[in-house]
Amino acid sequence: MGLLDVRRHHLSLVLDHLVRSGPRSRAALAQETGLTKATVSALVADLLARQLVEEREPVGGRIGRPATDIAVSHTVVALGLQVDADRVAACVLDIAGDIRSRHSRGGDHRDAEPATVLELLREVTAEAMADIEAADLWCAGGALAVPGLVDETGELFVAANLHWLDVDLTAPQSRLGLPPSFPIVVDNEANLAALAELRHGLGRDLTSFVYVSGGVGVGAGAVIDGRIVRGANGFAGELGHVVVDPSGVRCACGTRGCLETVVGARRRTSSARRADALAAAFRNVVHLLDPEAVILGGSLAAGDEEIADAVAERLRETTLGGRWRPCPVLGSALGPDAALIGAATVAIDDVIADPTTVPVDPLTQTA
Amino acid sequence: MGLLDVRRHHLSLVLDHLVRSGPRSRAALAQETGLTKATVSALVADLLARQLVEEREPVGGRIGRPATDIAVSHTVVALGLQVDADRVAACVLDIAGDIRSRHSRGGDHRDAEPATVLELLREVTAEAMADIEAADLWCAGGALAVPGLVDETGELFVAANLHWLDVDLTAPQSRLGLPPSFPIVVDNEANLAALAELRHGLGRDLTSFVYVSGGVGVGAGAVIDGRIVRGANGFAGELGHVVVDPSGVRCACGTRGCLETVVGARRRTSSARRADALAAAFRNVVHLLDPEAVILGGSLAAGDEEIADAVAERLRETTLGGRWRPCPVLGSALGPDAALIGAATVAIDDVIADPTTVPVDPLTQTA
DNA sequence: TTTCGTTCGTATAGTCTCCGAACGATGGCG
DNA sequence: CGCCATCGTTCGGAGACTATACGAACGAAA
Repeated sequence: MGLLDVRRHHLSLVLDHLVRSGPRSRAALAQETGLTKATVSALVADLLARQLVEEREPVGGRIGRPATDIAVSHTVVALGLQVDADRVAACVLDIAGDIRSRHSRGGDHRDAEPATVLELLREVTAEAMADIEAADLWCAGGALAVPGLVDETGELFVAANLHWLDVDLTAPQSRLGLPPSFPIVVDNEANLAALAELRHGLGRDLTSFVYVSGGVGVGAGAVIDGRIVRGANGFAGELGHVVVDPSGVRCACGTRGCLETVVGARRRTSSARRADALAAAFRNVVHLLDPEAVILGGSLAAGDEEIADAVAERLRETTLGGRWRPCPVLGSALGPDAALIGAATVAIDDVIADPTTVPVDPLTQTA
Repeated sequence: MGLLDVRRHHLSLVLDHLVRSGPRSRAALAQETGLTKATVSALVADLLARQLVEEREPVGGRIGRPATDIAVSHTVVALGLQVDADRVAACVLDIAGDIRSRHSRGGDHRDAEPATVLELLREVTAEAMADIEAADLWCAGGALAVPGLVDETGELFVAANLHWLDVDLTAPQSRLGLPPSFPIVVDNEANLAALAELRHGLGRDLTSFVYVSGGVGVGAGAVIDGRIVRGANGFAGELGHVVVDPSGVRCACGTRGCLETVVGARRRTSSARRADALAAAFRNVVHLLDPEAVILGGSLAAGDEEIADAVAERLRETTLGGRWRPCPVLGSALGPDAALIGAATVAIDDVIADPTTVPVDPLTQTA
């Protein structure tokens, strides 16, 4: 076992390139990754054996021998789960980025017992897993998105809008009817939505941005150098509690004038005030991190285009570097399922980072 | 040439381990890096040939054959340069982290012509380079710390406390009397101070923290996963312009109530107000990034211990996660030369990241 | 003072993976 | 129908690491 497993790294490189750039011939992969055709052939053979990719029919048209494109297959999937104030949901996402199935239950979970909500989650999970079974897919694992502060073990400290405090979500497999070996992580929904934005949204072309999702609360996820910032305790991204007005109204968190008190979905505030508050909060973010862009998601994306433009203009005027390199403010194209998709993406990312975790199908394996 | 150069990576791994953990035998290195004794021997031989490390005398005492420790040598160095409102300075730092020489010129550079200040910098640079020559050291390159907004090419947009605007610092070699091939980068002084803190200060034990340096202005550098956050344009870390009091006094940057207007070194404010302002700013930082610690540097470190404690207490009370995982506030042990040391560290880091950039000494080279 | 046991560092053979070059495969084009 | 551009495979060789064995050096104990 090598300390630095070259093969593993190159398998990941090729698979990642296919996921990002679409179907490609071995020759094209060789040129684009810098590897040799011979090496790429060997790597592709390995990925084929694991059913991570599949061969397309050779397509001619150009001069020379027709190329046979290699495409990411749809047989390896991951499970995305979400608990929110008004619903629970589960989805099945494949490596290619397609949603294979989706189940949800609406409801008002504020003040509901965690056990009750988790029972609903168990139901949608079972439905999703049944779909996976029926279609004979291989599931790499999953993640659960929660609207609150969780550490990496799954200890949920507080979810203000669910009114939950100190809920133990560590090792949730049994309560979700999943096998104990099923890999599952728990993370903040804003972080996961940012991950979805990074892989499937506007973030595909960016290496550092801040995603801000509006809902009942306001959450954010920062992506720096293509990596989600989770923080020392997993608490990063609580942009909703950045103070924009020290003399403002009291927030559920205890202090006054949090961003969330102005732009939370249930607050009735004018478009102008929302833009002011967002600009004040982002001003701090831009000064601290200098991201390539700020991306508005959730209810903030659905709002008028004007808000994004107004915020961008304010940022250009009031940030130190805005005069030379203004920070663009973009609206996310991902819908309300961003966090759900992001949750599944966690496990998909694990597969792409180490394709050898997917077993080699004995039937497909070349002698 | 491999796409993934294993040898290069392992050379870096061993050298980095030696730099971080101090002198060690080959056997200890093997155990701690996970490599084999044989491999470590080969790697150490390579590092010896490049004069990056040196053998110590075998020391017994314990049972068994005495180990010969390998120590980072002092013959490979880098140049650190700094322009500030009240001085220019140059230092020579070796890989082991020792300052080999240091030269500076005091003065008041506000409103001084950039050319005049650069001439002073040329002088101290020449003195430092002469020291390198005299001691027969090998210099890997250098960096220049400036108190303002610069992009990665060296274009300085604004340095508020120098009253500089749009100064071209790209390719500064000729103006500093350095050979054109001498690798030199220009970066913000707070980012570089944070780098110094990461390598030589409290940050050695941390992977993510925010360093805040007080001076005439207030600058910050964020370290996430052991990497400095420079931002899309190199503008990250302008914590001095986070608003802590929307109705406060007007700042040099144009807006009101920036942190800098309260805690800048030339402002006369009470310890209590400073702590309040810092806590308000850090509150946003902690909510956004959830760092392992906040480190106070520059004039903020020299101030009373009380400030750090007061700020930490405020953060514990007013951050969402403070109740479960309070963010510590620490005082930096690095003195006013933090940015200068950080500048040299840039080039040192390059050497550690790829030790093959240092030529093999033909005399030392084993046949 | 001799012998044993322990630890350090080196030498050698084997394995993994990549690269380079040559070669067969395939199909457009004249 | 032959030419040729391009695709993908095969095969030998090189680089780097691992495992194992071995010599070197020294403390401890008889």
